[in-house]
Amino acid sequence: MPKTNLCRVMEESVDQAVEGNAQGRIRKANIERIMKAAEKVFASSGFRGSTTAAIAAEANLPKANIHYYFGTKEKLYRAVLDDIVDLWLSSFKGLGENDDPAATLSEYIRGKMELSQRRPEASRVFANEIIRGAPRINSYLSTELKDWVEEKSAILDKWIEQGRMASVDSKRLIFHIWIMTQTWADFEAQWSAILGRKNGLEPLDFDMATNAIITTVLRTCGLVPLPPRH
Amino acid sequence: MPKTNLCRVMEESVDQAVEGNAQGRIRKANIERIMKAAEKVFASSGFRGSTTAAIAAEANLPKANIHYYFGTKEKLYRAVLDDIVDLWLSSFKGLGENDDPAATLSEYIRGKMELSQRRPEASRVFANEIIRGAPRINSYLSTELKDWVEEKSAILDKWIEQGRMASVDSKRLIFHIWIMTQTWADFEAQWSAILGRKNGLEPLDFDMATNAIITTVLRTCGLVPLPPRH
DNA sequence: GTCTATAGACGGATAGAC
DNA sequence: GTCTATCCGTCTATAGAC
Repeated sequence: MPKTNLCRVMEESVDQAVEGNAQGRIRKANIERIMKAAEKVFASSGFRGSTTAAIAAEANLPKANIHYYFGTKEKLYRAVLDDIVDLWLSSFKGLGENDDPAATLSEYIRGKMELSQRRPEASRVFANEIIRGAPRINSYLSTELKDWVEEKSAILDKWIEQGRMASVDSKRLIFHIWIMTQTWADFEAQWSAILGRKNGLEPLDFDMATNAIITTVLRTCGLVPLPPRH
Repeated sequence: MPKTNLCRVMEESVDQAVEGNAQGRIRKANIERIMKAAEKVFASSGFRGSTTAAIAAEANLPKANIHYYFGTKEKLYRAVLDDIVDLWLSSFKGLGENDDPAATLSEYIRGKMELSQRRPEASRVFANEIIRGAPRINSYLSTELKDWVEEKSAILDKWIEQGRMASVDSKRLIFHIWIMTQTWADFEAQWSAILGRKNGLEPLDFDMATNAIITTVLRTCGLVPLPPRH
């Protein structure tokens, strides 16, 4: 299991929180509550627009506790970002060289869509950071994520060379899969307004989107027969 | 020509600024400078993260002038948003019923990509507003934009019915075109980090992206022959 | 119409009681 | 470990001189 940020925060104060202690349990529970609340508030207001008071209210804790556990708002934000990076990296398992292209791509898309549906706030915090120019996660983007893309696009290129799928721009294909899936979390407000959903997107919307994305990707890769015309 | 927001701001103070006057010209030039600066600052810092001082500095004007021309930061922000909405709507001309599907879709994609390349800040201001839940533009999304999508997806459906293109989920196809093109403005920081571009995306990156998007859309619509395998 | 100087509100952070 | 009260910097907005 990857070392999550929660673990890191816990470790920093290991002297105060021995596993199993009443204090340790309270500490852990409060840190989790604060980070969950912070993710929600940061997603809807951005870093600068979020106030520690709003996060405290969302977590049902007094404002001073935020500073007691995390020191500064900046440190809390970085803790939330780190957790999201861990979540992202854990979703990157798929795409092995010997897998079946169509099944692997479909499964990868399904996994990304489930993440958009289950953790939309995490996606929005991340998206916001990137729009701002990714000041705090640039090193992650240009190392781990860059390496992952190069590794996986090489696999796609190999599949193409072996005639197992049609010729495509493999990196751009990966980028397209990411944004088509993440947009259902990031831009939910836009899609639900256009689709006329008064109470946000429904599970059916995610199913239809998943199918549309899989269709687009498989047709792009020539992994399904040319669709019939009327 | 559509009534731009700049026009609206001008009209509000028509008593002070008769066309042709020295005052009128200064006023117009200053409003344009402020709005251009504001778009840049809002794009990189969000509404809350942007200060009127930063906008004034970017526009090379004293801070008080911002308030003199726009009253409040909120009003300036709405003026910038309105201008972007005008820009978006003007990019929505294409897609007529009697056009050629492949040519029309390609041209539409090219136009959207040019907009991403030419006005990335505008795109980012808009994206930021949507991530926040689109509080200020919800009415625009659920009326004009919704109507546009319904009109254009009906045309796509007609093309499908007439056997001029393969069966696709027409609304999702439009959404996919939007995000695949806009992401090159909104998430530029991510893509340039992954592609290893130290100084941001290059014109070639936009060309490659344009080609990849056109390929994806045309293959999805069955408008190009199934690509050859090795 | 322009700009300096400042009022006034807000929010991050902390001291210190419990 | 918890929470109230408060400090102090920052930012929006405006008054008033030019």
